[in-house]
Amino acid sequence: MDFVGSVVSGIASLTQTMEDGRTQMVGLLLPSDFVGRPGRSAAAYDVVATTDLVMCCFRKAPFEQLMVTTPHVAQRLLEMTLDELDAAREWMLVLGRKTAREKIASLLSIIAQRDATLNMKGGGLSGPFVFSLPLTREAMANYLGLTLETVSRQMSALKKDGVIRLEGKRSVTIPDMARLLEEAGDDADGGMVS
Amino acid sequence: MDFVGSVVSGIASLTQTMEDGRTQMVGLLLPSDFVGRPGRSAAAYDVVATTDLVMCCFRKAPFEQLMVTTPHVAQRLLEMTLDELDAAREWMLVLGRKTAREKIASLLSIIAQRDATLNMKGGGLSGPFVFSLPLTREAMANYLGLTLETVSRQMSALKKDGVIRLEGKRSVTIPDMARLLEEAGDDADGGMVS
DNA sequence: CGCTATATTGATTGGTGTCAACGGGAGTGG
DNA sequence: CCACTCCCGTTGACACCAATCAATATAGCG
Repeated sequence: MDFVGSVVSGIASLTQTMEDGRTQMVGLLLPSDFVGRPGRSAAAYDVVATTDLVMCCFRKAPFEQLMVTTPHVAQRLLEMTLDELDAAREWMLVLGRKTAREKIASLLSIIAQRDATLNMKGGGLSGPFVFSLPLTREAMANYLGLTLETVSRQMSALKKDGVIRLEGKRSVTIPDMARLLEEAGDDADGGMVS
Repeated sequence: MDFVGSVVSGIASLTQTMEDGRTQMVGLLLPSDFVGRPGRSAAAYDVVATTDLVMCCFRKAPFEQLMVTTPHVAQRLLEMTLDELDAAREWMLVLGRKTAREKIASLLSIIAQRDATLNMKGGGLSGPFVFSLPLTREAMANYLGLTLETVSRQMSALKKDGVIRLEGKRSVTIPDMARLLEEAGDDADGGMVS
């Protein structure tokens, strides 16, 4: 890995694997995310594209030069790394303490919100969210620390309960984001009735 | 939080909590670890000392000034943040994919190695490791995404199987580190027999 | 010597994992 | 155009690990 870069379109995943094959996704690279470790020679993880992917890359040496000469770049990079750290820690809560159903709901809400802020269609954060799910069941399972069967079951359960709607195999509709967040345990507005 | 700092002695923990009380530790602050987020106003997590703690602190404003003027500081900080990110991701694998026994073994090996590299007693990485466990069963459970009962049971099991020895309540001895790492699933030297 | 916090151990339940069968769509080749 | 296959997803039956509920040690401390 002698280059760094940033995702333009498509999705990639960072994964760690144990010798016996158990796999955990440790990062989801969505458009605008940075890839690579300035000052690090080896990558500790597997980086795998899960869709067609377009990246904007720079050779590492000149980039590190740029970091030294332009303090803003280094500062911005620290910003982004801190964001990644926040995301990783948020995810630790999901992995360690949430039920399968809550895990699924958490993942869907994250993807939906990332998708919404990126596309920025007028209304922004309201109205029904519609997006195409860019992950296979297996990829979702690896992200959530579950088996693909459990993912499938919980998706069906959420669909049956009207929390999500599935058109075709990949298109997901979220009629009520507050409801989804409630299911995720990120209950911002708990029992706000009437 | 208008200051940053670094742990001199003692242990603190970063935790996230859900409204219903479920708690997940998202970081373990051991001596030499950095605390605080330059460029961030609010802390997203609870920081709690789990033992008596000595820290070396700086007011944030002057520290950020220092970062701008001295590029080395910013660079070192990026280093450390990347290390934290690596640790967080390593931990995601533990939380998502390891069994209770493996989780306990992973935690013990991490603490043992941190302790060993810090104290640097001659031999360094060989010989039996002895250290005092600076966490309650509940704190361990919160770190591992388990209940405290499960932690207690697995500790007893590892003791019964001779992987660890417990003197008193907090002193832990690891007669064979390779064995412990094997139990952790971090099997570096798998079935190296004879 | 109680009193409280921490730790251990037991009995039972339940949520996920595991194993297995089946369905549907896309691509391939006859 | 139609079989055939492969991949992905769904669903079911069952097992098992860890959570839960509960009782009992043990240690620290006034």
